[in-house]
Amino acid sequence: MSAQIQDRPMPTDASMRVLLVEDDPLHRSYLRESVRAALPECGDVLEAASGAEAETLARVNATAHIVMDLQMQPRNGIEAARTIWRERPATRILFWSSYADEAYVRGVSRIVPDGAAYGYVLKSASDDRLKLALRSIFIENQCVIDREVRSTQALSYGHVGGFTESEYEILVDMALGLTDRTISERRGLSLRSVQNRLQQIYEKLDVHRSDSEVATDVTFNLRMRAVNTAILRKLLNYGALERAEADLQKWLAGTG
Amino acid sequence: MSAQIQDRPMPTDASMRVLLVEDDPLHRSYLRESVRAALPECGDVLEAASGAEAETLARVNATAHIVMDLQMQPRNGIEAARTIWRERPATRILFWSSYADEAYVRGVSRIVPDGAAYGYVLKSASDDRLKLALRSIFIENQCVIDREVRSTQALSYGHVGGFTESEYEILVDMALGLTDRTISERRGLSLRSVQNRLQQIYEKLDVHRSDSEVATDVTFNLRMRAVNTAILRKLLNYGALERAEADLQKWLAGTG
DNA sequence: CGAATGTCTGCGGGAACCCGCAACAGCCAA
DNA sequence: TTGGCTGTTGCGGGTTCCCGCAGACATTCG
Repeated sequence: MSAQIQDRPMPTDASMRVLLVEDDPLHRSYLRESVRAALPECGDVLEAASGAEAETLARVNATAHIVMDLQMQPRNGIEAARTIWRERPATRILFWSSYADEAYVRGVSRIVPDGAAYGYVLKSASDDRLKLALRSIFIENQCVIDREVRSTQALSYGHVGGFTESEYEILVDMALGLTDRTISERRGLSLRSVQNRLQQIYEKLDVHRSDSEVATDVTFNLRMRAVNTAILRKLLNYGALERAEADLQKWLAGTG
Repeated sequence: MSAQIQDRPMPTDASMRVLLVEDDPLHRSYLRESVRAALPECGDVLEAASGAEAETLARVNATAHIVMDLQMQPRNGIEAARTIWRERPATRILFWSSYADEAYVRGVSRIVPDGAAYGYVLKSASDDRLKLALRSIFIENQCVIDREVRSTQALSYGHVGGFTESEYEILVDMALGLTDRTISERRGLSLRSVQNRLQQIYEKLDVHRSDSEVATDVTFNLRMRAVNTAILRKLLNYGALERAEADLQKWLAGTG
């Protein structure tokens, strides 16, 4: 991390450009108004309606300030942010999403480069909070994470019911439909280690062979039951599975 | 079906009330404007921000005209519509959703009562199309299904890659984490029949033991892989799993 | 009527999975 | 140094799953 952090506002030349990435026209126009109001020093406001658009727009305009929705198609916000950050790690990105699913939070914190300023604000937040976050990130270069998001983050990394990074990795592999052995090959572990990890996952998800609440000995397929409850607890969601599937395909291609 | 359909507009008394159910304030106010513009004969516009609210509001006001979002919490649009239709089957409901997932379409068409007028319009549709749908359903008592939605519907029930109702049932049970035997008990089939159904499901989802595209003999857990691709193809989504889980808990309680 | 087709069912084997037991390595604290 | 604690690996068995095979039954068609 570089030693000195600029605590003076950036030069307020009118050349500061903000890129809005949001597929819903209603939300986009609302966002546009908020940005105009919160950042009067901002000269130009660009807009994109998908992650794919965002990548090219950010590239040709060299935008350093981005507000990004997460659920989009084609290419969701996390994928777009990953490629943008790969090209220019100093870009400041404010993620603006309807949901605080752990899958999203985990996906974001996995791709943010060291020392980069970013934020995560819910769409249900108040006008003021959004504007405050815009100024904090784009002007003060500070990270802003919504309270609700923080709480799911804490619940995740605090070892209460939380998952290790490697446990989460294996949970995802399992959800992709890989066998124990394939997981072991992919992650460089022995078969038994993978199965131990699965055991821990089952325990943390409170998944048991038979339903404890009822007297009937209804048995579950633990593998599937674990993934099911992970989805219901929003540990996994569509976006996460989509990204993981893409990674899997890449790995498969490289293993030929 | 009754013989004569009223092709004159309904009596334009100002007592016609419309209930809007939508959790996003932006979308709700947009919807309010559209309803006011499209239905000037409408006297009162009620609003609810969740399925739970919608149920009580519809009950106490005896609303016969509803516009309903699908993704809400607590109680999503499908659950709310089910209880509302159970109490007053003549209610006209226009579903207004961002997505045309097969899971949603299937969930809606499963609960609509015989002869009830309903609609399914995407939020990405134009202003005019939404207004046209509002008039068609609430005034003309006609069903209006968005083109895109229809296409997924056709793809579903046409036996190309489509699933039988019973196959879909078993796919859901599998996704819930039930074992073959438990599924057989729940659905009143033999163990082997369930396994045959699973076989058909694997085939229709194009799931095979080893990845055919690459030379490596990467093996999959077919069960999980099938559910994974079903999710990626939007045959299953969070809402569907949530509803199915509730039904499962009910069944478990009744089997004690 | 006989044959063909489709669906439901039981049987059996091979593979994968669940999981207790035990051994070993690394790390930290007493 | 010693004693936990955690993470990794092998072994072995009981269970579940995947799936080919074949028989029972109903429906349809020549």
